[in-house]
Amino acid sequence: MLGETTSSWQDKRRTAARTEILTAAWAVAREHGLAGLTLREVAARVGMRAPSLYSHFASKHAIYDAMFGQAWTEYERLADAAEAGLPAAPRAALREIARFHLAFAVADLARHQLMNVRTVPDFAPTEEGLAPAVRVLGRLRAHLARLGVTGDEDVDLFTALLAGLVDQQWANDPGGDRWTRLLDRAVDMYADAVGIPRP
Amino acid sequence: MLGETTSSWQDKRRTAARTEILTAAWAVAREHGLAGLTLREVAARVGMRAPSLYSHFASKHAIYDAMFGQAWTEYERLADAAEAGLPAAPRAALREIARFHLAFAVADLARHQLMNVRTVPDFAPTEEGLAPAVRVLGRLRAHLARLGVTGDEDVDLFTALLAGLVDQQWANDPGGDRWTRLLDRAVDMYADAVGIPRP
DNA sequence: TCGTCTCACCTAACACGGTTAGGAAGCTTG
DNA sequence: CAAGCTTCCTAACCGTGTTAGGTGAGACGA
Repeated sequence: MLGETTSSWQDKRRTAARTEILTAAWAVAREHGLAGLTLREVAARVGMRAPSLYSHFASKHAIYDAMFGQAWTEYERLADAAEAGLPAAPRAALREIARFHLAFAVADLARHQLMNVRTVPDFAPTEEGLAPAVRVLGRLRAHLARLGVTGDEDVDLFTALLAGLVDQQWANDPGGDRWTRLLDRAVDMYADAVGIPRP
Repeated sequence: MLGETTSSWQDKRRTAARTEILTAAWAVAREHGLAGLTLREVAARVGMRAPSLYSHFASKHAIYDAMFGQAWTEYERLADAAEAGLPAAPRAALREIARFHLAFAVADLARHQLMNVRTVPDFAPTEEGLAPAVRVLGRLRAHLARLGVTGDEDVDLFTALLAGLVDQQWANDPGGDRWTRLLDRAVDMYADAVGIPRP
């Protein structure tokens, strides 16, 4: 009872500190790049010294892992919100799904690298951090199935197509739209290939 | 005269040392990952101490840069060799080009990361290292043009498609063929979209 | 042939990264 | 009020890339 409310207070304090650290970590990652993230810098922004972060995270990788989970959770949240407005027409729906993905991936390099690219050496997300990511992929599968795309290989081809556009965009024209503007053509190309009827 | 032969000897000695260092660097990169490459480890393999490497390379990035150039030069060389055997049929030729690219990209993770992914923080190839890469891209453009693909956007779409297959393959099924085996379907999909006639 | 010079190598050391050890202060709990 | 847990601190370690400065072997001119 009293112990419960107390420990809940402490928990709140703890999670507040964690989110504060993570917010600072995101800021540093955006400013200095994901690999330029430094425990000393993060700590300084929350008024601590680097070793104190170990009271809240087991390691730097644990911070990356939490950020990874946050990013995919945010993706999931926005995708949920966007789901309501999905067009009825199959191609239009597919286009909207692709557009949403590209917009999210292109909006923030550090986030994109963390979510999709193996930029950080030896970093692999834990199951817990990975959970929202697999949920998102499951949701994509469900959407595609509703559009008539059921084969695993068809899904893989779609993800490859999106990944390619995003990666080329970041690699060769960051901030521009040289590849993202190919989205409509790419989606039509794919829709034709997997037999989604034209409008 | 004598001075010339002498300096040529020294040059030979210098380039020999450079290639020896680069060979060791490749070995380390393949064993410990590209980011796990350490000057001390590289130096140890050529019987030196780390600071001595600075007699041959200005920095670790310079080593990465030289490796980058080597990798793309090797790509160019193999592509040259494969060019003779390109099929006459447009789709078959396109398929062969794609197959070659995927095979090369999937054969060596460290090399792929160095060539295509921004794995190493703050590393950007110099013009000299970049030269073979732009030559390869130019050759791809020429090939595609010969197949009737002339639009810049069509070329970009092709590179995105290949990049997507490679990246998904490395990210989600390293060593397997879950995405590389989609190559034929991807090429047909693309060929249909850009109007390369079916056989 | 002999001094001199160059240059590839060495050791020592610095700055900066993640991480650990161990201690001090404050809040919760009895 | 005493005890304990938690959170922060400082000091330090180890491994990075990199720089400073020295040493010795071979090349060159006298």
